Amino acid sequence: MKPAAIDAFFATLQTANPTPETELVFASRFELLAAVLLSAQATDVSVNKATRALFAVAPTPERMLKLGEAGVIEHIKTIGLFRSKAKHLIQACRLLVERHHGQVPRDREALEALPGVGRKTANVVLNVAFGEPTMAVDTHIFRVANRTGLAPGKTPLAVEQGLLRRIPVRYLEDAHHWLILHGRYVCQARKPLCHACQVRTHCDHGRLTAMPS
DNA sequence: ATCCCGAGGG
DNA sequence: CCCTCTGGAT
Repeated sequence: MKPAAIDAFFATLQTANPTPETELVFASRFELLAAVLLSAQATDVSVNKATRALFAVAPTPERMLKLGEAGVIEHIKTIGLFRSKAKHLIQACRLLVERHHGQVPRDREALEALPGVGRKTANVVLNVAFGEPTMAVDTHIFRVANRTGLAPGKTPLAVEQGLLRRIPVRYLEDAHHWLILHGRYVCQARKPLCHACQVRTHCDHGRLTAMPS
């Protein structure tokens, strides 16, 4: 896709995307980190439902440690993968307190050293909490980037680098949300709604499927 | 490559 | 019933 098409693509997504009533809810950098960690292979709606009560009790790593793994599990039982997530969250809090004075580090290596935090989660925290120019490639973005031809790649890292090369830094955070919303509501995994897609004309897959066969 | 693992949609 | 959801660790 050429730069002009990229601009048109995102300009259209910006005006087309539905009200993002479903975004992760957090009130601090720590809550952001915890919410993103818990959101792996889970919808943000289910994560918000759990973190609402969890963060009321444990809004800091210290309070999370006091709550303990069993206490965390009680709050996040409705989320998938809850046992490993509770263990990771508690151990991550331990490291935050021991190594980072209970603060979320502005450092990729330090973030990825936390249990349950990989490149995708670190990218979200670095971008949203600290304004660093990163692009977190989740399942939606990986699919949309490949299907549309926006930034094809065999691995999430390859797609990430392609998107960083093509998207103006100023748009990175918004583009991240637009791509996810587009992936969730229009460019769905199973059955992409190409007939209702507003960026179809900019999309490899959309142009093909729009043709009579 | 496989496991973790509940909720929601088709 | 099967697949998917803002992945990460082994």
